[in-house]
Amino acid sequence: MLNYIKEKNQIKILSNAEFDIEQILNCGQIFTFEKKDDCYYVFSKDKMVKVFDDGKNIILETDSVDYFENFFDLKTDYSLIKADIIKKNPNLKKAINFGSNLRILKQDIFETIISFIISANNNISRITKSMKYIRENLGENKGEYFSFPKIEKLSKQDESFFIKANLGYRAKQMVKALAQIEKIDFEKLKILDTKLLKNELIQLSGVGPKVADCILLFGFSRFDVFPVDTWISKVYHDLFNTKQTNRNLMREDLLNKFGNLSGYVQQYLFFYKRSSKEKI
DNA sequence: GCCCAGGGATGCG
DNA sequence: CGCATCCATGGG
Repeated sequence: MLNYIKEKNQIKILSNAEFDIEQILNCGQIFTFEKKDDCYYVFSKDKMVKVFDDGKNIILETDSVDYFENFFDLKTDYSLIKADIIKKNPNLKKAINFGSNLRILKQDIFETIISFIISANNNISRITKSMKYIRENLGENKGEYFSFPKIEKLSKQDESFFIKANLGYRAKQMVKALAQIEKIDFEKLKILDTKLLKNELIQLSGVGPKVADCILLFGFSRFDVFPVDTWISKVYHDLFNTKQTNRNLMREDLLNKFGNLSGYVQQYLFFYKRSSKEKI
């Protein structure tokens, strides 16, 4: 279990605990953060948290302590999850030790949909820049930073705005998707089981099986999903000694193998392969 | 200058 | 169905 102390404007976590902000932010789940002078600034909705290490503790400095306690999933015991995964497949030990202090964020659903529509066939630094452009041109000025704009504001933009945000051919999809999202009641969607919910998400323009899985994992906290991108495809070839190219079949196989641990396994493998580039 | 990036939409057989 | 092709644009 993660030990931490909640105070009025900060959360303190022991420096050697299962919380590594670099791993958390660089494992490809979030594109709305900046690094400045050994501090990380993470943005979600209209909120911000500043994360740094004072030598003894990791400090999460924010006006929204409860929000980021949930956002960083501080109540979940990752040591149990990691042990379960290794028990299922000892070959994953290397990847889990590599990213042993990452955590899966509980992000805002709307922001997750937008960022992962942008993510399709794109690279992380470019996705990050597009998200920054959207915040800084449509968000509310909060002094130190800009909030992420709400659906009402985003849905009023035309294709040319998203071209300027460097979405490329995804600009058209984004305009369509925003019109669709306006009509969605997310509270009703939350009740659906993962399979039905995925079918709903795939209706959105620019959302296919992989992007839907990412939205389910990072936005809806569903762990019975296994997003398969180019990195997971590579690591799948390494792990199971196959040249399978059909990503749907890979996903089915991985889901069968890992069940409700799938979302976690996927994240350890993605981070390991993309960061180290090594064979597992 | 080339290949790749957290893939999806479309069309064709 | 499954499969091939096209899609903008910057990173490495």
